[in-house]
Amino acid sequence: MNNSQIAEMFENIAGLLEMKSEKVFTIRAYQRAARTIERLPMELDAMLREEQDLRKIPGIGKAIADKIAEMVETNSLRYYDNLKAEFPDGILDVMQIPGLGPKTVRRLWQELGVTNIPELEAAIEDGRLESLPRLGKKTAENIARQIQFQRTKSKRMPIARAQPICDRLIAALKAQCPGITRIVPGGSLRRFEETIGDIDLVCTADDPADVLDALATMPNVADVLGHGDTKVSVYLSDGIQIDLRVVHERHFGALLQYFTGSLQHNILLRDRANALNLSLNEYGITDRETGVMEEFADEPALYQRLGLQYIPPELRQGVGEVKAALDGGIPRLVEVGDIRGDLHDHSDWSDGRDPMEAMILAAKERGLQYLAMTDHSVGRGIANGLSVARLEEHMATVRRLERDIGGIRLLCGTEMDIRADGTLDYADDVLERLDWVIASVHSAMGQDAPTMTERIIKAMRNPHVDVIGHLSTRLVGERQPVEADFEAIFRAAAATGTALEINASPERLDLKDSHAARARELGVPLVISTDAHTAEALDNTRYGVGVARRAWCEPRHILNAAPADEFFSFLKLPKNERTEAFARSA
DNA sequence: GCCGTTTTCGGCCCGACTGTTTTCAGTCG
Repeated sequence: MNNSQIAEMFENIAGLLEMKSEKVFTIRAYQRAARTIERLPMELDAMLREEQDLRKIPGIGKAIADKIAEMVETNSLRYYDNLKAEFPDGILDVMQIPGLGPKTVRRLWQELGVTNIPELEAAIEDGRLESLPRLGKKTAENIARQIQFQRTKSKRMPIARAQPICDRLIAALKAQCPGITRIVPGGSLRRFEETIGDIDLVCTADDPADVLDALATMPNVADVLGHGDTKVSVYLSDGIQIDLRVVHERHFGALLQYFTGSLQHNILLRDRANALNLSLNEYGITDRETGVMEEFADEPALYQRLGLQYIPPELRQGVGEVKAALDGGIPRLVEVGDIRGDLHDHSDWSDGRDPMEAMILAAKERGLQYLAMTDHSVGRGIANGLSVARLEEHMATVRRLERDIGGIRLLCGTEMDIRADGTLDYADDVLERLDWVIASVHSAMGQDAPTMTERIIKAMRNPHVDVIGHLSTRLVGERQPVEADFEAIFRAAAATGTALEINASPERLDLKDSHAARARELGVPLVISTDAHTAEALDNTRYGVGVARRAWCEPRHILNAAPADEFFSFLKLPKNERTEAFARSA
C-alpha cells in the first residue's frame, strides 16, 4: 500500500468515527495522521523495510503505527473492515456533500434510511428531509443545490490554472472598490501547493461591506454560498469556489497568517500561543491574564511575538516547522533572485516556439548569467528532434550566438530520450562534446516499477548524463507519475553524481516537493529549470522555486543558484566526484 | 489517539456563518 492509499484509509476511518460520535480528539488524531502521511517525503513501506520508527513522525503514536504496519503487510486493516461493516456502503459519499456533516448524515440514514446520494435526492424530492425536526425547507434546498454543484464543481486545479484566475479577480475587485488598501491570495495558493482547492483572498478595506458585495455581485458568480459581515464565499460559473475575508488594516498580519493556513499549521501555532498563556485568532494575540489583545500589521511581528522565527508560507505544512522555528531551524530558503542560470530550454530547432536568439535575449534580459539550449534528441520525432548532423549545426549556432550576443554564457546541450531499454539517443562520442546533457523519459511510461527504475539508473550511470529531466513525467492533475522505486533512484543519483531536475513548468512540477526534499536529504545536486518552450516561459522559475522552498531547499542545495564561474568549474569535474564536491561547497 | 523545557495524565485552536431556533447546534476552514 502506498502513502496516499494509507492516508485515504485513515481519512475514511475519521469520517466513520465521526458518525459514531466517537471522541472528537480520536477523530482529529486520525485526520492529522492522514494529512501528515499524505505529504511524507518517503513511502511508509520503505521506511518499515528499513526498520525506521514510525512513531518519530509527528502525530503518529503506537496505535496508528501498528495499523500502518498491518496495512503495509497485509494490504488491509481489520479495524477498518469492522468499522466499515457498521455502515452502509455509500454513506461516506453522502458526507462529502458540503453542508452535510456526520450528525446530519447519521440522522438521514437512521431516520430516513438514506445511504447514498440517489436516496438523498429522493428524500429531498418527496419532502421527507424537510419534515425532520431541526431541518427545514431551506436546508433541503441548500443540499439539493450542493449536490448539483458537486457535479459541475472543478476538482482541485493545478496552481498554473488558479494563479491567473486569482490575479484577474484581484484586479477586478481593486478596480471596482477604491477603498481596498490591500488584497492578496492566502490559502494553498500562497503556500504554493501544486493543486488548489479553492481560492482564498485576504483583504483590508475602509468599507468591508462594499468589497464583499462587489464579489457577490460579479457577473461570473454562479452562486453565493455565504455572505456575512466579514466574509463571503461564492462559486464562479466555472465551478471554482472563492472565499474572501475583509477586515480592518490593523488586523492584516493576523488575518493573513490565519487565512494562509495550513489548518494543521494554525493548530500548532495556537498550541504554541497557549503554551505562552496567549490566545491566537485571526484578529491578533490576546493575553489570557489581562484580556488585552495585540494587533499585527504584518506576519513577521506575529511570529516574533510567539517566540518563533518567521516561517515562510511554503513551509506551513503542519509537520515540523513550528518546532524548527522554536530552535532557529528555519533556513534561508532559495528565492527566484538566487537562480543564476536556466538549464533546460527549447527553441524552434525542436519543439520550441521561439528562435534560439530570442530565447537567449530573453534570458539575458532576465539577468541570467548562463543558459543551456537543450533541444530534443532525434528519438523525439514528434518534437522535431535533432539528428547528429543537425546537433552539430545547433552547437555551432549556440557558439556563434554566445559570441554575437555577449554578456551571457551558453551551454551546448540536449534533452535526450532515455529509450525504453535504458539506452540513450546519442552515442557517447557525441555526448562528450556537449556541455550539458539532460536525459528524460518520454516514452514507454507504463513500464513496471523494476523496469523503469533500472532504465533510469542505467541512464544515470552514463558519465555524460548530467541531470535527469522531469523524473516522474507526471502532469499535475492530468497524467500519473511513472511507477518506480524513487528511493533507489535518489540513492543512485547521489552515488553517480547525477543531478535531478525540479522542472518548473507549472504543468509538471517534477520533482514534486516531497521528492525534492528526499533527494536534498540524500545530497543529490538539484537544479531548477523552466523547460521553457517560449521566451515568456522563462518566468516560470518561480514555480520551481516554490517547489524547492516547500522542500526546505536553500541556495546551496540548488546547482544553478551558483554563479557562472562556480557552476562551470563544477561541470568540469568527473561525475563521480560531483556529489562530494557539491556537499563541500554547500 | 497523541503528547510533554511546568504534565506519563489531562489536556487537545478558534471564530464565522446558517438555519432553525427563542439560545444554539452543526458545519466549515
